[in-house]
Amino acid sequence: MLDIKFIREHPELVKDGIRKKGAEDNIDEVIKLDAQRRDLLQRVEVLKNKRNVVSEEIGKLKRDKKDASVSIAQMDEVKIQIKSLDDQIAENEKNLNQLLLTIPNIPHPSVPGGRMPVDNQEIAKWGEPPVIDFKPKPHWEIAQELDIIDFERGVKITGAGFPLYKGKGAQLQRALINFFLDEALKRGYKEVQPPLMVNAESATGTGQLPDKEDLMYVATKDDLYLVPTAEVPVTNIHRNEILKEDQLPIKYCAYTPCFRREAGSYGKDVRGLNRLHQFDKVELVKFVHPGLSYNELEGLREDAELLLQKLSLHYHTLLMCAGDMGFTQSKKYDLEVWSIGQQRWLEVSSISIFEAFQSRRMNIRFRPRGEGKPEFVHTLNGSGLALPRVVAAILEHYQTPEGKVIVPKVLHKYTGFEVIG
RNA sequence: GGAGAGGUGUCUGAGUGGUUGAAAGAGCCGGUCUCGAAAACCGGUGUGCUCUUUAUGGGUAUCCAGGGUUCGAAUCCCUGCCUCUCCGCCA
Repeated sequence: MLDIKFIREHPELVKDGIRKKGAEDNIDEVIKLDAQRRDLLQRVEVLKNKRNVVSEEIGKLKRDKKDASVSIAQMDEVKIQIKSLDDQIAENEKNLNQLLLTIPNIPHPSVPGGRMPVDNQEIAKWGEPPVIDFKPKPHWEIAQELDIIDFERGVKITGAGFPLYKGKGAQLQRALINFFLDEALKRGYKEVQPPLMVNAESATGTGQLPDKEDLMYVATKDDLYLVPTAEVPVTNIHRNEILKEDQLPIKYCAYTPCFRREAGSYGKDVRGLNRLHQFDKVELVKFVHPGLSYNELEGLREDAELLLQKLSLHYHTLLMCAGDMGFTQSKKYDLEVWSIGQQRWLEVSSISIFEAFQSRRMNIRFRPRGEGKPEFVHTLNGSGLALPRVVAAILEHYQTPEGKVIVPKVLHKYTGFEVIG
């Protein structure tokens, strides 16, 4: 969430930022509640001070075996007033907090305006589409012919969007996961294996709750949520902690399955591996010093891009416009890999900075060296990478006229085979 | 699943209704000493909110969380969460 003091002092700036994201702003209501809250606080604190002072006097009287009944009687009214004001404050803070949790992060000045995909800026392009003299097939045809991904049986077992990987398909997945993790380790990330279910507090911390609950699978009996991304459990590792400045930056990588309900799409968008309810991903998460966070964003983008480069896949990098960013982000890059079989770009990584938006929700701070109050860290994360569309791109990019698939060289030591089919 | 014990500051750990924001020790910061370091000694050292004449300022809250009793709660009561020990079950 945003800093209430910042909202109080820069209401127009915040309203403008929210508008750029295409969201509705209720800043006036926030400011009204905030003013009300501070007024109530002042009034109750005067009374509480009186209570403390008089109680101490009563204590002294009792110790001296003197009569304290006058002072005690005097507190009756004060007690009632405190109770009443405390109730009002609790109500006010509940409303204010609910409101603050639904206010999106505002975009960084370097983020382009606009709401539509065409407003995203292509800032880099790497590699070339493969040169082939036959008609490339989409990955779902290749996968079916090679019998490495079984969509039908996935439907039988669970439902649409839950593919069954088989044989070299399963092995390719495992190879990619290991490759991604190893590369992250080389780049200084520490590997973690987080829980795959999280509680409501964690989901609120990263911004999935309160109002994006429909994106997640919920175990209602235990009030737990299946992780939609490792971002949620990994960023929550340091919830309610004060870190030492020397510890920063903290860099984690984690492989997890991801579960997303994502209702609504159809047709070519959800064909094959394009959009799934369960998929694998290696996620990179950073906790950094606020002064360095935008440099760290570029570093994170490079970490992710390097993976596509090593796989020799053609991709481009987009700087996302304000309206195409999520609720929590202040700046975001997307990496899209070229799908030659579908003749379209597929998003395989999303690299974002949240500034203190998440850390304020989660209360993650660091203590500056020497003197100084704790400050909120900045959090970032990026996919490094999401598997299914990378698999799709590999199958299509490396297909041969005979219907086989050449495994990218960098994966050989992980797969143990060089050709599928 | 059954029985018991317990959750105090960065850590260890006192404290069972009235100068307790909280003893003591450790750690950390500053200083003295030293060529320097260690040791020793001296001083300081939580966090949130809020007010103002923004200051080595005032108030308030905070001893797992949420309620309650009381003039007054770390201390008493209730609920929840978590940890530990024993038994049972188990990959």
